[in-house]
This record gives sequence, structure tokens and C-alpha cells, in this order.
Amino acid sequence: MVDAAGPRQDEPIPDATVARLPIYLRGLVELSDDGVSTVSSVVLASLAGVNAANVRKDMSYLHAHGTRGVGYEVDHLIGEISLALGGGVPSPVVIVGVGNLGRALSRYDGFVAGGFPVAGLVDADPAVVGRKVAGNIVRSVEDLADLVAETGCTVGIVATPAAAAQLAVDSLVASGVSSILNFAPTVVTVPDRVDLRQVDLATELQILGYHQHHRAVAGRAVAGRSDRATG
Amino acid sequence: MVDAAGPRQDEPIPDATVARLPIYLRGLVELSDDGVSTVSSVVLASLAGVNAANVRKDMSYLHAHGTRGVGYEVDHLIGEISLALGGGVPSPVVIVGVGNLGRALSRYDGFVAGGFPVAGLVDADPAVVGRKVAGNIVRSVEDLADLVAETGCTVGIVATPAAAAQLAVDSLVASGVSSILNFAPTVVTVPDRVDLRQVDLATELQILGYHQHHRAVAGRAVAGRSDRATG
DNA sequence: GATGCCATGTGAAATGGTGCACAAGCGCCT
DNA sequence: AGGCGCTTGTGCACCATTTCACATGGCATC
Repeated sequence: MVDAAGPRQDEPIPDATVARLPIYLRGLVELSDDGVSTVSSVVLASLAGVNAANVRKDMSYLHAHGTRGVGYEVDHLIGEISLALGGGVPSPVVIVGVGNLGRALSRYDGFVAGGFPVAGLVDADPAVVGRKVAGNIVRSVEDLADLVAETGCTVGIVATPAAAAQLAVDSLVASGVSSILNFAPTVVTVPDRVDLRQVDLATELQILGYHQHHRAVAGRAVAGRSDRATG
Repeated sequence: MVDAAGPRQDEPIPDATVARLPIYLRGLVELSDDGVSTVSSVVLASLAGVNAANVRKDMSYLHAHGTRGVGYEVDHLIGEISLALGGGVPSPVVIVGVGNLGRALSRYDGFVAGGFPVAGLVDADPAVVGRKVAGNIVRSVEDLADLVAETGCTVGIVATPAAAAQLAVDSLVASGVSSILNFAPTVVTVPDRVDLRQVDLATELQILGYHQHHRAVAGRAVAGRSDRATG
């Protein structure tokens, strides 16, 4: 039970907090670029679009203490959050599926800025293999394991059609990737040791569609009813 | 406790349920294509990757009742869910920002399949305006209000750089769009009457990065500890 | 027609997250 | 040195969601 060995990095941080950390980080980097050295929870909250108490509680999970009456030190917070989000070490990613979405993702500069440089592209279509996209030669999906081994990728992005997604995921898992971001509009399964996140573009629109429809129906019934804006 | 006035469409459906409806719908359509006519909550749950009791409770919110001992009628569920998700009426969308991501989104066939055809593209860059992308002529962002009025768009997709996102959002709101999907990596604000959802690609990777880092640290401390796979 | 099986529908507990409200603490100003 | 104002850190209550457990009820078989 004794924790005399300094701050404990292995305490669990709530998922909801983790999801907000990148947002905080973006705001903090912007502040730092503007030469701001300290920030209050109220300001950071408005930058991130959340409640100030929420910010303070989130920071307490990180053991990132501020100074009462003053606020938090911007650079210190940047360090703490970066550390929590992967230790500040860049994790190269491999993209499976070089279609419309895969090409766009391979050119997306937000990835490299966030510490996730694209280390390789693979596709199952022989017509695409060998072509150069965003500075990377597309390799065959059969070379996936080699590519992962060569580049030390630990993160895989699936941008294949839905029908090929589970196969792509299985290949990534077999290649030793431990985190997968799936853009294919289908439910895929992974072993427990692999972390999976789903980004479903059409689904997002359908959720918006529900609210729109519901607002119209409710508006016809009771006028002036408003809904939460943030999703 | 029977309401004799028919099913009430204006009862609130929990956000968490709404977010699952498109997933259910996909699975159900697939079942229907395979000629399956009834489905149990257990099967639908495995298709959607959720708990069976969760499925049943979700369906009860929709007033989509099944038959005890048998299950739910697939086609009936498809109808109910489609109805809840916007009444089955297609909502054309306008995409602001025709960069890497905007082009990929404009060609993404999942949108039209989900009932969200791309009705127009706009960009602030004069070099892009006038070019034809995915069958649509890119128009100036100054024409946004006209375009929205002409096409009856109610949904806007923001795929601009972060710096231009708030401006794009404001333009969309001023044009009368009531739902916005923002892909720009920045926090934007909208009036209460507008529904906003945020899709942040780099953030998703950073969240994966946290779990990866955390798993590594925890693995060094206690071996064999496993984490939830789904995010 | 009765009986057994099976799946729904739901009350209730457990879980996870949010936000209020306030005590504690730090720095500045007098 | 003392007081004041500002901000952090957090206990607590509330809310949303998930999950279990089980009563309810339909269908098929005998």
C-alpha cells in the first residue's frame, strides 16, 4: 500500500478525462505559443468547452497541481498531459486501405503534429501497390507484418471497405499492432490485449439526423424547446 | 399504463441509445439482405457489439416491441429505426473546405447510403473554386447561403483547417443549417438551436496512445493486467 | 389442450461522470 | 504583518447509463 516512490503513473484515469486531455493539450499549446505562462481552470475550460470544475478534477487525476490564487503553469501542464498521452514518444502508424479516406488520412498533417507519423501504407489492391502516396510507397497487405516489424509501428488505422475491415484488423493484430483506429463502417472484434476505437462518419451524420428530426417533431408539439449543442 | 393515443414519437431517447441506432440499423439491413426475418436481442447485441439487455432497453425506447419467445421482426425494426433517425427522408449536406479531407468526404459513399447525399461543396480558396470534385462544382464560400437555400441543405460538414473552422461554422449557421459535423481539430461554438458534433482524428489517436502507454507502464508494474478493448 | 422452452420487457442495483458549493491556500497590496 | 481577493482541490449530490435478474407471455410440441 505504500507509495513512497514518487508520483504513481499507473493510477487509472477515467476514460472521459482521457478523451479531454488532447483538447486541453491543444488549447495549452496555443496559449504557450501566445506567450501565456499561467492559465486558470476557468480559461482552460472555456478553451476546451467544458466546465471549470471538470478541468480541475481532470488535472487532479494527472497529479498536475496548480497554484491557488494563480492557476496552472501552462508549460508544466503541457508536459504532464503529453506524458500521460504516450510519454511524449512518437508512435508511428500504418494505414491499411489506400482508398479515398486512406489517402486523405495519409496526408493529414494533424497526425504527425500529434506525434503519430505515418510510417507506411498497405492495400490489398495490386493496382495500388507500388504507387507513391503522400511520400510513402504503398505496399501489399501481405507485407504488413514486415512493415510493422521494420518501422516499429504499434498503431494501425483501418480505412478499408466494410467487407475487408475484419480481415485488416486481424492482419494488424497478427502483425503485433496493439492499438487500432477503425474507420470502416462495421463492427470489428479484437483480442482483449488490443485497444480499438471506432470512428464512423456516416453514423455521426445519422446521429445529427436524429436530433434534427426530433427537434422538428418536438418543435411542432412544443415551440421553443432547445437541446444541448455539444455531442 | 397504456397510452391510447398511439405511439408517442416525441419522447426523449437517451443520447447513448441514439448513438447505437445506426449500428443496429447496419446489422439489421445486413440480416434482411440475408433473408433473415426475425432476430433475438442476443444476436443483434453480438452484431452491434453491445449487451443484450441494452439492446432490449434501446428497442423499448423506440416502442419497437418484439415477440416473446421469438424475437424482433427485422424489417419492422429497420422501419422503426429509420423513422427515428430522421424519418427516412434524405438530408442533403454541404461540405465546407475541399482539402484532403473534404475531397475524401465528398467521395465517401457511406454518406449517400446513409441518407446524406452531398449537395454541394464550398471553399474559401479561389484556386479551388470552380473545379469539379466528385461530380460537384466547388463554389465560393460567399455563395454558401445561396447554395443552402437552393438545395435545402440542413446539415453542414466542416473540413477546413482549424484556423478557419469557427468562421465556417458561423457561415453555416447564418445560412440556416441546423446540424454541423466538425472535422477541424478545434473547439467551435454554435447557438443552442444548432446541433454540433465533433470528429477529431488526431485526438482519437492520442486516446489510443494513452491506453498504449498506460498498458506499458502497468505491464511493467503488474504483469497480466488486461484492459477493456472497446473505447 | 396442457406443458415446457425461450425470449422479451422492466424494476432495481451498480457504475461512471458531472457540476455545485465550499473550505483551504497562495500572493498581492496596504 | 495583516487582510483581502482570487483560484485550487474536493466532498457530495445528482444524473445518465449499464447490467443483472426475473417475472411475463407467446409458440411449438406432445
